[in-house]
Amino acid sequence: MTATETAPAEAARDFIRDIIRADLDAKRHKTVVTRFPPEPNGYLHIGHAKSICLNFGVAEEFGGRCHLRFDDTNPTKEEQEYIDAIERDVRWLGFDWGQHLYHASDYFEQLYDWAEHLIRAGKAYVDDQTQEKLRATRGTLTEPGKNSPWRERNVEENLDLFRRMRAGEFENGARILRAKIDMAAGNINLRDPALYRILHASHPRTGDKWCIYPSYDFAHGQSDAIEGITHSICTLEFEDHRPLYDWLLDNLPVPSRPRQYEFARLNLSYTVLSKRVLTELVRGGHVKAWDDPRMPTLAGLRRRGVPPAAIRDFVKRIGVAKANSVVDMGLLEFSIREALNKTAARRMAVLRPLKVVIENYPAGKSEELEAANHPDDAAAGVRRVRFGRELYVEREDFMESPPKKFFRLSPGREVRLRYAYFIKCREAVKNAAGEVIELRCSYDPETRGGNTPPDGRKVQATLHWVSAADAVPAEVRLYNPLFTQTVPNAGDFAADLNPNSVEVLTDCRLEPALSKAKAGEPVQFERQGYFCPDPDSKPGRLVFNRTVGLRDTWAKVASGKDG
RNA sequence: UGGGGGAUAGUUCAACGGUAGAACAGCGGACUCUGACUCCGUUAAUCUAGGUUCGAAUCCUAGUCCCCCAGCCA
Repeated sequence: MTATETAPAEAARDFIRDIIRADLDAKRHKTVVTRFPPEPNGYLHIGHAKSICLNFGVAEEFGGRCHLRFDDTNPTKEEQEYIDAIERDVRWLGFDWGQHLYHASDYFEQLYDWAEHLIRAGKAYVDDQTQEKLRATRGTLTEPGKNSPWRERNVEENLDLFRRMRAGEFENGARILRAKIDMAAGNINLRDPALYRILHASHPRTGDKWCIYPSYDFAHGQSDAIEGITHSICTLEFEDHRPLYDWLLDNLPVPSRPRQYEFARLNLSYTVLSKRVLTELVRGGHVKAWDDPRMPTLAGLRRRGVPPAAIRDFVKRIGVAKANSVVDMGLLEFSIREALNKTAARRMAVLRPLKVVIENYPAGKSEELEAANHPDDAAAGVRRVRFGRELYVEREDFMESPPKKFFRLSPGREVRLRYAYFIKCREAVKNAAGEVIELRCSYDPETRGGNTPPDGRKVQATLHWVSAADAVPAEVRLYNPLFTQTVPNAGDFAADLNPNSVEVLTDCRLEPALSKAKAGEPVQFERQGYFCPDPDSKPGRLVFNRTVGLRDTWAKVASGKDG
């Protein structure tokens, strides 16, 4: 605990950790054991990251361990692709389950035995009613359900039927094994819940060995008990499953007694964290794939250039509680900038090029200038950038008739080109349509390296630029929120989709050093944001993703109170 | 009109009967070869009504509002 003493401010504090601390203090457990239990029916998203960081984080902090356990009890929805993706994403996020990789399907035989145990104890029965009948007799939120006519079947008959279910004698849905609890319970989960259903489906791991599969409720708690989980942490919607979780553990000869605790799942503004909706986005072609950079999936965030440390930092900032809430996307962006600012190399890239001709710079001449790779980290070194008579600057860095607070280029205005020279705009050349297509400027040789000239005159802006002669062309993809609403309507999400969630710029010009950027390696395009090469990049056709823009005070001023 | 949860600055989370605090956002300023970063300052909250107490966000009572549950999904 020296670590917590040296860095007390870092000690995470929330009701889950309070419970664990108290349990440990009371010696209820020798070590804490948690688990992250995804169902392999989709990709992990940032909401899962909250759970992963909580479960693995708690284990780490208290010197325990965390298992990765696939909750693979429904072969009709689960796929190997998802299993692989989940393992990859958890590792990428920075967590390691060591030898503790498990599957609920590892316990199918034991679970089956426990089902027979319940039957023998007169606490479970095979019900022959149809699904419709079951629904009709379950009662409603305010009315109790009705007992099944098969509820009092004797043990032998139940055992025989259940074994024949396993043997494959019946069709899907023909029969079901139910717990015998209380059809009048206010908690609907206690109204003789399903324990096993017939599913003639091939399982990613057990193949065709089984044609009956345990329900979530019958698998989860017992799996926890088998693995010696001490704290089974899940989301709020499982709160009213807890009595069933406890009932099962209390009525079965399980090897340990875990406890379930629930916390509020993450909601993020302007996106959706629902596997159902995310799956539909992919299948419906609203995004390119699970790893589309617009997706809140870990795969999508990774492709977009978000470092795992940023996600961990974000999760730390949002805390853990029981109140439903919607976290501002801006907070995630803050964590991303915070992480990237420290590490990303600085480069210059012009996204929407506007040609500049330096009239007093000799044609045919060029020179190399030194540029820092990171302004706050000399160890990051320098690179050389070529300067010449023809350059490109950002279109939006020029305005013919600028508003009061616009500091950049306009006719007669002088600015600094980063690491290069002061230039002064003499004239804007227009095409027949009246659009500015070129700037005629002059430079001051005494400002080389971007330094202040001997006469001490200052400029109000420093612009990024690239030399026209050796800039490399590239495509840059800018991303905006996937949805237009803070809280999209999950029921009819299509109506809330942002039609401008991606903007593809195909005529960008990058400084040559960028052609050596490695996939996934973050860089800052100065004055613009953080970017990273996309896997779509090919030799001669670079593609960059904008991870997140820089904080832009000017944009706020410009949109707020216009000129 | 059933059962289970939850309400604290704009947002998210603290405060565990003893001065309501942080982060993000906002606003103002300093610095600046990125209108970035950094730094300084600042605005801003206990769902309501009663009660207990020297003292209540916290305990009690009664309300209000929000979320979840009627899969052989998890």
